[in-house]
Amino acid sequence: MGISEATSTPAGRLRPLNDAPVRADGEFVLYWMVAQRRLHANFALQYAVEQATAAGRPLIILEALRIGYPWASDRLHRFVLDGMADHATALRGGPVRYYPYLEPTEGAGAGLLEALAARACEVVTDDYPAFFVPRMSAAAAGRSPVRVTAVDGNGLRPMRAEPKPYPTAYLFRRALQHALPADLEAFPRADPLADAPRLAPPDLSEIVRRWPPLRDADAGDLGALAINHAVAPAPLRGGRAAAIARMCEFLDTRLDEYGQARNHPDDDGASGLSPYLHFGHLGAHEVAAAILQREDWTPDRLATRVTGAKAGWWGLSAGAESFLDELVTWRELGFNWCVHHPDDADAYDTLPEWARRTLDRHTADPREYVYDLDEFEAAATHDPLWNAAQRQLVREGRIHNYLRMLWGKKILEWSPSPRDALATMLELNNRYALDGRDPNSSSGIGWVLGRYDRPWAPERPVYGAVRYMSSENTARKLRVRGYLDRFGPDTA
DNA sequence: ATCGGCTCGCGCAA
DNA sequence: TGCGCGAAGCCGAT
Repeated sequence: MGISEATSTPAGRLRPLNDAPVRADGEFVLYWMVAQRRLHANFALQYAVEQATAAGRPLIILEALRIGYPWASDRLHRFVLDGMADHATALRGGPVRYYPYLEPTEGAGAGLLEALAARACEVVTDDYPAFFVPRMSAAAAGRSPVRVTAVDGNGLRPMRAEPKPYPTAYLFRRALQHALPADLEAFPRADPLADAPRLAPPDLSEIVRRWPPLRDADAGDLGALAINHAVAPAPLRGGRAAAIARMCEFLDTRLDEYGQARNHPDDDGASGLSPYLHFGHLGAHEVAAAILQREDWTPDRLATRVTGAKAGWWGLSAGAESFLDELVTWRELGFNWCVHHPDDADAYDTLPEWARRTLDRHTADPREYVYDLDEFEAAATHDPLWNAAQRQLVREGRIHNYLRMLWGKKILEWSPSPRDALATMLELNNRYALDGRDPNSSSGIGWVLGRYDRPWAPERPVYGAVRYMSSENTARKLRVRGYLDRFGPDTA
């Protein structure tokens, strides 16, 4: 199909998180799954299998779900638990020990990783540049007596391969077009567990007694947990089976029309894959490979010249080109941003100079409407299309991709200041969106405030030269009647 | 409803 | 130094 699997995990995806040694006399290799929650096409899992094989030790997969993280809710827990249920089924009776752990009360899970690491040869985990993951991984590595290696399984381009943050999608796309041909020859193995060591798992009964593994993730009693029950489970099921079903359905029925349909809220032409990509139930490599395979793609179809243009580089159908620009360019641009802004990815002060200047100059402009967080959350603005988008977010945990931009632009317009707008966007996105708390949350919300964009004349109140969007123009340009009906005020 | 052109600074390709 | 480019903007022609 024109892409090939790496014979071993590419070194550029490996990052040791401590100086501790690998212990040859450890009992097992531990994969601590925190972001790439899947058993296929997963570089971290692949690396853990390689290390276990080399050490002649069994592999243990720890998939944990903490309780005390910001925005923990029935919605996010349910989605992750769906994935854990699928993993329990897939690994039952196999050679790899699966250790699913649901933290029952805040802090109850403390010590579990250390207890396992104390008996391990080494620990492998996911390198994920957003939310609490970098801090958690670093802290755990500091307490581990054996080496902890973070593995980057996020995207087609290893995120640390680009040494700087890119200021525009165009320039990042051009860099990708230069680099991707080599990356396409180093895909993760589709089934890394195929040759996991078949060795008797160690006796973990002491650890199991203290930190009882989840017995049945389907039955997890969310009501008993101290998480936000006001954010209900989304109608979308999480996990591997749902992710694959959604991907196949998208490729079979909507990819061809993706370029035309994706922007029309009524057409439901979006892929709907971002929640699965966010939680790692699906890998970007898998989606890309499925598309390339469907179109019998070979590398000789690549354009001979690199221009950075949005379409035409792959030599695929228009729908595939358009979707791959989302999946690869825009998605990985977010990782590029976060990996180079480990502490301030969402800070207002990281906006481009021109955007900050123009927004600051207009901060005191009179606003026609001003709402606070509660009013936005309750979809209580004067604008029916905006309210519909907010209702979709609350009910479904997603917003149509075009309307999501409009949603943000109006929060900018109707907040007391751009900084308030930034805080409101982050809070609502991270509280309700299944795909929130992601590098793409930072880049998407930053885009609303001018990141990756250019000044656009004419200058307006509040926005200054930051690109403007309006519900009126959106309704004129796109089909939204059905969407307004679906997410109207009386359609709970 | 849909399309193309607008505009110009940027950073790399040459 | 010239060229090709642009997240979702606008407007006007069809």
